[in-house]
Amino acid sequence: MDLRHISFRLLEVFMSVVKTGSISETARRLHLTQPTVSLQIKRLQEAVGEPLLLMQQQKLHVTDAGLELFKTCQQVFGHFEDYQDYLTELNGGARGRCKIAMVNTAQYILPKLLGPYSNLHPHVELPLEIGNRAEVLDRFERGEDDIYVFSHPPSLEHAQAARFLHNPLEFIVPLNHPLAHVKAVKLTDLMQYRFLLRENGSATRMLFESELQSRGLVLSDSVQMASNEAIRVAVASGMGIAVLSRHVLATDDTSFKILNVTDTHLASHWYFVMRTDRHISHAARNFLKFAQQHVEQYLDTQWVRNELHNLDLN
Amino acid sequence: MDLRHISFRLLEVFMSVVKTGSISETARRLHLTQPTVSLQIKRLQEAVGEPLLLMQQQKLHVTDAGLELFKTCQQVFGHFEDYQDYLTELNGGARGRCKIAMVNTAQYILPKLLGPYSNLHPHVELPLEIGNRAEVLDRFERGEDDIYVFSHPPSLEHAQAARFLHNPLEFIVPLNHPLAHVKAVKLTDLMQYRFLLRENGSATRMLFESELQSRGLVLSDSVQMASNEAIRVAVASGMGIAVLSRHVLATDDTSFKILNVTDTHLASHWYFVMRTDRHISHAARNFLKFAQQHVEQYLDTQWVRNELHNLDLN
DNA sequence: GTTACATATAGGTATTTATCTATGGGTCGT
DNA sequence: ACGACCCATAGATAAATACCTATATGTAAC
Repeated sequence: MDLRHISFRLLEVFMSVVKTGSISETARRLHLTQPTVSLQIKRLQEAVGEPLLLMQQQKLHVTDAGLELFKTCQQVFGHFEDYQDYLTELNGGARGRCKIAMVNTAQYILPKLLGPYSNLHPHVELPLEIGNRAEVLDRFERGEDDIYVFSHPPSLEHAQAARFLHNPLEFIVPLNHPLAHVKAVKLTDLMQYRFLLRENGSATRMLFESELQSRGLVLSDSVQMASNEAIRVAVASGMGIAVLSRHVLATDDTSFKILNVTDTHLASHWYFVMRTDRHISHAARNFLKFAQQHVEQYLDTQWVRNELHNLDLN
Repeated sequence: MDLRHISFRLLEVFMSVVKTGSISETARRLHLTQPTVSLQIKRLQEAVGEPLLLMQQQKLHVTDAGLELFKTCQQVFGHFEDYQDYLTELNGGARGRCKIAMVNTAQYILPKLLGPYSNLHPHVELPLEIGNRAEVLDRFERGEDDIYVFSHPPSLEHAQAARFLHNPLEFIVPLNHPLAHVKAVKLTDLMQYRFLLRENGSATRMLFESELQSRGLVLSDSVQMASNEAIRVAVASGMGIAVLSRHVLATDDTSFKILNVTDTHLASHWYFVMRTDRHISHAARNFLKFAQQHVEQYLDTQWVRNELHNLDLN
């Protein structure tokens, strides 16, 4: 038996012949001519090396081998139908995987979208990678994930990006800090204090430092800390002051004070980024469509900047 | 997903690529060139409408859809392997059906071959048809069976036949018959008695009547009876005398007497007949091969005339 | 920077396939 | 005996397939 050159079409035709018990009838149903079907069957028989259908007393008679092949085909098509179903679910976004890599700060906001999405599509795997900007950039370069979340998207040559959320930065000080109760301060007023900063390359730090540089300011003292959490706690306990994304700060957190810096409004935006030169899973596209429709619903409307319609999700 | 034009070869290639994780390696193993494999995969992906393999960081990475397809293929090939096994058994004669139609008298001898054969191949179905000559001839004309057993084979235009057993006819009389103890009789001596005959068309009767005709003899009285059994019993009970195949008469049956007719030796042969213009099942060919090798073993050697080697069983 | 591999693409060709139309031959019912 | 059907075969053709060689491109290792 040599199946190499047997196509599924051929098996379909064969099955139809077995079912209808007639070559002509099959030809009619499949919009073929009778000789075509006749020939197909012949080819199949040659491939199998065994008679499958015989003419006996003017009636088409299915051989034992033919019947067995028919059963086999039924099984096989069953499996492919299952696979088809699987693909449908995959395409419907109901199944599959959506790998997202995000920078540290994003972990405070993205779950608000991921939670509802995951409830809607419980069969979609959502492996999340969280790292600092450099790490996520690395993953982006290698195309390890479907979606990346940056506040400063990288070169857009092989990628498309769209923002969805405003990311205002706030200056926070300990409750007992000299400036804690000052109604309005200026950026220069802060330079004398020790700043707690994220590592180099962090988007927040980059934004802050570029602001300082453009205004010719220099920090008198700074300490580098590994995470936003660590910084927040350190500020609360009086170790220094810091610039942090608004989203990192719970609105009801009273362990520190947010300054009103009148001459400085640092802010960036959160972007969803996807590579255009890589395959993006259906689940991922589906998640972005979901986000496009629901950011306003699940994220603080005050900060939403929904430009996700700019993404080409097809 | 459009599988119509997907051949099994393509799936084989795909599976190999998934297994080896390399297009080049697959090419080497399947004695193809790398571009060929590359192209095949591309075609498959187009057919499925879904990426199956991706290049990620210089490594081939199997998509979820690809993995699922791989599993599907494994199942499918499994089914076809099962089918292959089935065919092998079928071809080996270990499975299948061997339909035999035989004339009445043959039922006394054929079981001696069928029994051992059936023990050897318990999965072979052996539907037997037993009828008078006319009925079996009818089945032969329509090609309803794989093998026919005749003592006078029909026209050989679309058939081949070979004899395997001598079929001597004997004259039997009741124990109390005037001739029962006569050492040697002649055919003419019998004409005055009532003959019990099978129906017209029976091979035994045909043979007997043609002998009578060629010698210008006529029966004075005859009664037609439906079966050899009936005739045998009727003779035993004194209803008349008869000509019967030697094989119908058990050697130890003392309820009648076999005459020694010195001037007449009626005999025919049993033939296996098969049509050459019809498909003959492997099981049937296999049975004939078996018969060819074992008639001497299972049938009374005294009567065996094994010419089955004349059959073309391929 | 060169070598060694990996994959992808372009271009070419012989073979196979999927079809068709036309035709021949058998069976059945009227 | 004549359509009406059925299947088989022959002959033709456009399309698809299965391959190849040559070449480009991108990493990894030396």
